[in-house]
Amino acid sequence: MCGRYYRRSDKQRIAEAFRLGKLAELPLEVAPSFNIAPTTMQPVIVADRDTGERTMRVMRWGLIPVWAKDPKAMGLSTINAKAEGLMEKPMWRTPFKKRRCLVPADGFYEWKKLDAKTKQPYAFRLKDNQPLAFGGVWEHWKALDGSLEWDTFSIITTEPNELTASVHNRMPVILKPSDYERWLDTTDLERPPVDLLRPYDADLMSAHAVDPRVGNVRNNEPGLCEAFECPPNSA
DNA sequence: CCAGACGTTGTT
DNA sequence: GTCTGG
DNA sequence: CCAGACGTTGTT
DNA sequence: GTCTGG
Repeated sequence: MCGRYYRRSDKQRIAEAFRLGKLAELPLEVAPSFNIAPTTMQPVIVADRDTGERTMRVMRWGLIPVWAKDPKAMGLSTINAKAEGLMEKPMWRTPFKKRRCLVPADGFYEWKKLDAKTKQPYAFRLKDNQPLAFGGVWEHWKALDGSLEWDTFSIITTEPNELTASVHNRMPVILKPSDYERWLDTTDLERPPVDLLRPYDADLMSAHAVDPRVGNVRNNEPGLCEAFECPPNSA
């Protein structure tokens, strides 16, 4: 799973990390966020199908299928797409072949269930503290009456690596910079990059417990993704 | 052919 | 839109 | 993903 | 318990 993540990069830094041209033409302002939740508007990277030029676009997290009449109908079930079913399931097949994107981030949060009442959030990121990219797919949705139009995206999940498995049973697909080009190139519909749908190398990642205040989406400060000393048990 | 479903995660 | 089931 | 709300009627 | 909002 991947239901919350963080991104330290602003628009300028995203443009550098993903080698975007024409920074001035990029949409809106993009501020860092340390508590990114589903249904919010977030920057993603796509490539022009003809020229291959990379651009940033702002989309809603939580993919709405083209056929959905009610944008709320899918609920939370489309914030993630299981890598195992991308080529088989009708809902994901076309987006995966024709509309892949990179989701700029620095890391993600997972909650570990300690007991029936207690859970502890953890932050995961790269050991070298570099920005990273989740593998994503996107879709364009338009209301039947044409009153609403949205681009929406979903983050692909896969089996956990050794590090994330200690907290949860899924993790987002993370792509290496050397794979960005092939991921974004959607011209070859016969050979989508299924080989990139695998857990990231656990040795290159770090994990640490963070402040449980990250659970509330209203909290959003840099400290949320930093290591947090749990208060000693008073028992 | 048409009708109907189409999704993930976690929890029970 | 696209796939499955009947 | 988690947090927080979840309701009606009448009066101001 | 279940739905909505972020």
